[in-house]
Amino acid sequence: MRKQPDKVDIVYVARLAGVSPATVSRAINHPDLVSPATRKRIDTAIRKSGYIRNRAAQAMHGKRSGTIGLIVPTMNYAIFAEVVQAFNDEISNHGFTVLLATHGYDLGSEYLVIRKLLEHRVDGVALVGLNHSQDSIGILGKQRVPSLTIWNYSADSPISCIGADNFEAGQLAAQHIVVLGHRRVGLVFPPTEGNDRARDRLNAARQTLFEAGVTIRDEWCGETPYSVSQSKKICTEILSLPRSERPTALLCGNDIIAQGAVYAALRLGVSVPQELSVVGIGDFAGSADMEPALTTVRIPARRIGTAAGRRLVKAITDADPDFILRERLDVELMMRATTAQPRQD
Amino acid sequence: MRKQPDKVDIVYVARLAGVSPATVSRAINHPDLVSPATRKRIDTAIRKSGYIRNRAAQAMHGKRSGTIGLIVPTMNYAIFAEVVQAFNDEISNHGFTVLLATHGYDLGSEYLVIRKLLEHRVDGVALVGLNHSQDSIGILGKQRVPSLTIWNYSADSPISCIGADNFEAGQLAAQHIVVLGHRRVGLVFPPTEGNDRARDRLNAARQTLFEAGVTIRDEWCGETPYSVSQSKKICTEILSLPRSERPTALLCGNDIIAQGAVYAALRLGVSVPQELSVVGIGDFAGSADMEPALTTVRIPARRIGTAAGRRLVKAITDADPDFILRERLDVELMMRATTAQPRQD
DNA sequence: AATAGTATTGCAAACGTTTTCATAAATGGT
DNA sequence: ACCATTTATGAAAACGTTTGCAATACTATT
Repeated sequence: MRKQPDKVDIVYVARLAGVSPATVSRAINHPDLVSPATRKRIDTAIRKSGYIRNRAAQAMHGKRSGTIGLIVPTMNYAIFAEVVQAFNDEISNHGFTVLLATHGYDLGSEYLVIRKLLEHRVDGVALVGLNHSQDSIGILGKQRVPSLTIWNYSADSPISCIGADNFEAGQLAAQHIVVLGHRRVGLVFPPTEGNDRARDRLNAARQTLFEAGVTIRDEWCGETPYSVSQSKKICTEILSLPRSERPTALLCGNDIIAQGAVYAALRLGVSVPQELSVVGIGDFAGSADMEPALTTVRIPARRIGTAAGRRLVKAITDADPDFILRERLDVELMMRATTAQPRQD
Repeated sequence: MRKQPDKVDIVYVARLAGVSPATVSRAINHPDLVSPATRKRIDTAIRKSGYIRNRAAQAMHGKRSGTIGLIVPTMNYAIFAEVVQAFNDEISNHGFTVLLATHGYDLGSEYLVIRKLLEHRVDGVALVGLNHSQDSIGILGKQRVPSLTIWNYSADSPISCIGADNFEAGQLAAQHIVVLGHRRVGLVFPPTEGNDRARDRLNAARQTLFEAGVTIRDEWCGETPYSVSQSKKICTEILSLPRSERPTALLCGNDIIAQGAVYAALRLGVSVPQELSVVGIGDFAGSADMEPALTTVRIPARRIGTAAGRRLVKAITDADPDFILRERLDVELMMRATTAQPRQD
């Protein structure tokens, strides 16, 4: 075994190859600028020494850090796992790495994690939703780092966004219920505080149902976090009303909640969809496969993640921090087995 | 509005506060070394200028980068979402940030992402499973970065590990089936190539069942990736056998597969657990809440993620790259509603 | 009031790379 | 064989921090 150098940096490699550090740097970053012969010597020197270039040092030169910050509310419940995966896949293909952070639906700590990512000199930032503190938006603008909100689309967003129109999603779900002929509908949603996705969906649902003259009684509605078990609990209460007092359909804020609703019904022996229709929003992995398969409005998570990654990479490589774009991806009603016309009696 | 400086770095802040850059640095990193008066001046200068310190520059000084690499096979299917979340929470509390990477169950690309993380000079690395290429282990050792494998425990692992004993998990699941009195058992597992978790579970199950004299017919067994729909498909085939030719129990490689099995049975009108028992491994979010609730072996994902984060941070702050520890977290059988004694006929 | 010690600050080198500029060598056209 | 390009390389400055060392200004002790 040759003696191990205590540190193997670019000058060590250079000495090994009998060239200057500058040439090594060029051989790595602009191979066409160095002669084939030396390039080869350098390559073997790199391999022999086990050299790994130091991106921190690169980044100091105003070169890119090669990282992109991704901030999601939470990784629990798998809601955002799919979009994270797609985003990661896309930017990895372009040589970037994800710097991940979560804030637990707290706008204040979102600001803090943004700062943390900026300390690492991320080349770009993606956030979830359109609801952010003034400080957060401000600091991103001031640092001039390309940023993008995902998941939600809004025509008048002050910052670039790629996502679905959650209002439309709520509308679609509600219309489906209305068209089927339901007149007694319950709404089960998460808290809308700091969650614009949920708020838009809920507003849309209320409005659509109201315009159709559909009854919404308070005792048919519930609020629950994104959790199958919590949703199951609250829906069990709703469905425990005597048959004639029950809603014939439950419109849920997302698929997790809808799954809880279906399980609650199954548990109580309320047949789905004969006695109760359930519709979700999201179309998470698993919703199509459950039994009965969940009717829901598809939010194209993968496509959102991929598109967001692509646009952010483009903004970075074009060196255009002021880019602004708003891309709206279509939502789609997935009619499956948990909805039907209300029983006539 | 005051004129915006084109770049606000530590020397800009220093000038603003009327001190030297060195003092600013100290005010940030060793506040006790600078007098209260100047500290205050510097603080306001920092706030006024909107200074954000550059960790890339810090990292160049041999200081830590403040990032920890986390490499998971995939973020799909939410399998690893929980452990990622717990890990992230833990290290965030200590000022570190997660640098995330995935390799899609491919050992070769795992090596590549390890290299990529090392270029970013991560202060530590966590990987999933014990199955890694020689190159991967080698480069981590050579770079002397604290590393840790999670999810899997093995007494003779060459590298530190924190996790559950997957062999034990398989045993527990199989024993449960045996004790209930099943004699006709099918196994539905993912491909074991490059997935030591699955391999250990499968080996344990086979061995335990064999020792109990339980029949395993090839036509009762299936291989499927981690996907509810794929699992549902293959289980539908198995369960379509005439009643007398069917297994009375299905032991599944993880909860995703088990969910598919349950849905397949529901679909075909095979009642669970009366006609068919199903047991999973993992206890993912949702398994407890589905209807019927899934009997499974709990792998404590949250605790694994938290423990891994804690130990890695400790190894980093103690500057002990050669630390080696093996921590085994207990698995536990969660008896719920998908298993019962086989029907006597 | 002189001394020793301590608290506070600044200077300058160092970290590992990239890039500009300059130089030297090679090439090509006459 | 000479000059004008072009190609290949190196020297050195720069990036934004941290830190060892030295210098200065205090404080307490005699």
